Amino acid sequence: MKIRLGYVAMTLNLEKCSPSGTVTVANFKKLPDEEARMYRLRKITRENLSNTLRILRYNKALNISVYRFTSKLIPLATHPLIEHWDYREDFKEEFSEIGKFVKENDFRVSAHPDHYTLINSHSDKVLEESIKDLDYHVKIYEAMGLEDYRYKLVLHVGGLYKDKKTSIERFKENFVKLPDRIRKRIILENDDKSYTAADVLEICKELKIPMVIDIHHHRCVNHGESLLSLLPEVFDTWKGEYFKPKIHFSSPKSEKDFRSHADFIDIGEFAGFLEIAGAIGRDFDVMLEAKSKDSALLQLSNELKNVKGIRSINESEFELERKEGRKEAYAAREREEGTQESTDSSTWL
DNA sequence: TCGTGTCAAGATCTT
DNA sequence: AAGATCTTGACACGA
Repeated sequence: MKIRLGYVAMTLNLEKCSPSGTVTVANFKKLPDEEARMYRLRKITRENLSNTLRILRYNKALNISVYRFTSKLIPLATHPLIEHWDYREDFKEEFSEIGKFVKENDFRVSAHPDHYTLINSHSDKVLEESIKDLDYHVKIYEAMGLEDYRYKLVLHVGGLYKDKKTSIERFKENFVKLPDRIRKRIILENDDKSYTAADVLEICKELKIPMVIDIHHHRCVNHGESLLSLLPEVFDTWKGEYFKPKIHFSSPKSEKDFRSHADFIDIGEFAGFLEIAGAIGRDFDVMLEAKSKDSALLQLSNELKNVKGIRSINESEFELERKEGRKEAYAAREREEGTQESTDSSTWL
């Protein structure tokens, strides 16, 4: 079985290569006239797009084919201040060059609208803004010529609003009303506080949404469900999709600051996870959410070369020895322990 | 040049 | 009801 590693938005190994240059509203308003404002907007956009292409070329050189675009490609993209500006037309060539490169190299690219995008909000205003943000992300894909729904948007279920049950119902109601071009891009991830992997899995099964399980978030909040019991069903939600299932992985910053991401991936934790995944015996991709981005990927990649049962194919791809018989062993352990209310870190596997 | 506060955006916990 | 915190990279500003 094969796994691939990817990273988020930026590389630490290219000089002056941020794809997320910004223009703040305050700064934008300070500029003397329309010409100066458009000049600034276009300058930052041009840099963000060309840096994104540089990152993709760098990824290709390193055999890294899983990558998440920044959500900040177009400064102030969904802000009313720039509604009149057709950035897609303006940077047609640049967008299409990125998309062409993605397709030529069969990259798995994705995006993750940030936590202000809430489609289970009870506020019409917030819902409207959220749809606007989703629309922006889809427009970027479309401008790149990535019309195929295989290129996804990762979302969380949203807020609890003091009543999880009705908040989940509201998510479902609002989700099914979304236009195809948005709805068919959305995949769901468990968060670190409110919606557990089991919660999200249930929603995903009902609405036929592919699920991304975040292993770190699962450690932060769960009701004793083991990964081994969740993973096969989570992977099943990807049935019929072009790409293999994807998971998120990160290590906690510290015991005290558990929910925060550490700079690098703890090889012990990752190897432990692969033990479980090896028992399932299915290919999947791993999005690493470490503060040191691609440096963390490269470090993990190096360390994995020394782990027994793992064969390195290149910098970001590995072949795992199938752990025959393990599945039954873990299932037996689970039966013995039963399901328990616990967030004890020793039981997360 | 370096450190610090602020940034488009919401939710939730604390006071 | 108002304020702090969450989280994040980038930037503006001032020392």
